[in-house]
Amino acid sequence: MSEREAERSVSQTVRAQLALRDMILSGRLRPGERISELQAVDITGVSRTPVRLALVRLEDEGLLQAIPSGGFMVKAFTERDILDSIELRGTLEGLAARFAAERGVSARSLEPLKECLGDLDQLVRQDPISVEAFSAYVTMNARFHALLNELSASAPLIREIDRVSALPFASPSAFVMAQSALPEAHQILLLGQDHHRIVVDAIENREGARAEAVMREHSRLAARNLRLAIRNRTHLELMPALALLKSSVE
Amino acid sequence: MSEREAERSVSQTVRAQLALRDMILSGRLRPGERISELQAVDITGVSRTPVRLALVRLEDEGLLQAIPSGGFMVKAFTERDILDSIELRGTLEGLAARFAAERGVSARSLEPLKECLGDLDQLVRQDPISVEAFSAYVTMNARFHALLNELSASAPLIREIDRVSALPFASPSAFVMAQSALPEAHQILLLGQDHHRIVVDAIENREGARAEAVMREHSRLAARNLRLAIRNRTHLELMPALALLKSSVE
DNA sequence: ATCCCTTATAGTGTATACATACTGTACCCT
DNA sequence: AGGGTACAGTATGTATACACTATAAGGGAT
Repeated sequence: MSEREAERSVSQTVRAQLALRDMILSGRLRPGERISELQAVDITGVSRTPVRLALVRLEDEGLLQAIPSGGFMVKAFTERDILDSIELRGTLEGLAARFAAERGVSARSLEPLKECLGDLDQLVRQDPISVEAFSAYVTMNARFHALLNELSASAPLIREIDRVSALPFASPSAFVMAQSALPEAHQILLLGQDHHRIVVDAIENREGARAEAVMREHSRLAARNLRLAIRNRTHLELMPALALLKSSVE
Repeated sequence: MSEREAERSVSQTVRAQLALRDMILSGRLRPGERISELQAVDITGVSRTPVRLALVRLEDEGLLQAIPSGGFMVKAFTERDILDSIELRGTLEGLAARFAAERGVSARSLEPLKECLGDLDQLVRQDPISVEAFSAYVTMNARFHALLNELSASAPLIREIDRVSALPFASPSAFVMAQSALPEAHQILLLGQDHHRIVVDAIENREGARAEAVMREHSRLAARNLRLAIRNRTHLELMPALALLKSSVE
């Protein structure tokens, strides 16, 4: 399929949403800045109707904020907001792990998770870890978390986790790439992988409290990465999400 | 202000949203049923543009589900979904209470909460409790929970709590009115009020774990109410939210 | 000089017409 | 008789014109 056809296959609304999200995350639209519908029309090239839907969706996503008198502005986040969002995700993933453990999961449904765990093991075993391996880790890590959440078998919970993780700085892999530039990188990856192993073990043995606790702690690794990366300041380009910070650290 | 003027003061979008929500919660639109935009236009009397926005908002709210090929249908919930949503709210409110306790709150900001606690005390002290008092309890209870959540001083967390609580069966007061018809009513209300007292105490003494645990347990009261009310089956009209149940219990 | 009022402008809210995609049915061909 | 295709009807997707509201700037009066 040609690129042109591929572009045609998605709706104008989705296209506008992608374009605007890109503008926001890349920092070309600054936090606090108002986005008028006409401006968004200019940016995206589609008409006001789909632009409006895209803006509503982005508000829902948490990237935009409604202005009381109408219209939208780019949402600004404090560092505290980001840390809280990470803690929030950890809490929800902890609940998912506890549900899985307490309610029990079949050996069969645990298989894909264990397989994923093995793949991650292969990746973190390298020393030093190549940039490609980091990239592969991000993908596989996202898969691991998705599988884990599904084990909760709770549609309302999964819905909320997906929602929180949609924030660019709250997803499980948000700051993994930033790690790749840090000296502590390998050690942190090994710690994270140990958490993964523990949570699978806990679920298998129906240890709800343990499963919940380790997932909460797991999210703290992301918080730690964030702080390290900000302090080092060297590889901010690996964390586009920080464009949303209220008083930019750059 | 006349009713006509009041109606004019809200946008067509909001009006459509209210009308459709009412239709869904009252059961006139059944779970799984598709809502076409034209049908929604007939129901609400506004044109397709605001109807569409209202449908998107209701999807976001969780009452509707997008159909892959386009359009929306009324979402159906299982009893498990409802119980999970209640647990979810409890977990989030627990996190809010822990944040408040760990980070500390000023005596001044705790005042409104204590005042609210006192008002609730007055209400539950009556025996038997009048229906009016039950109704007042619902209002005051909602206020207490809102104040508590604000003490977390975490915008991302409050946002999620509000979102989850917007589900008609997950809010802190969802099944309080149903209680009013139960013999166990007064006892359950007293238990709930004790939870309220404990969480304030825990926050004051910066006992994060205790504050979190009691809010989690607190949400279980709602789950208990739900089960009791369903078993008794006598006052289902007090719980309009149950219109969303997949295989209706009626 | 300052404050208020008027006016112009830009932006959102709404309605509607047109385009396109999907679905179900009926008819025809095999 | 069964299956496939074509067509009609209905749905959503999109563009645009018009209406109304908020806001800011400029001019006049005090």
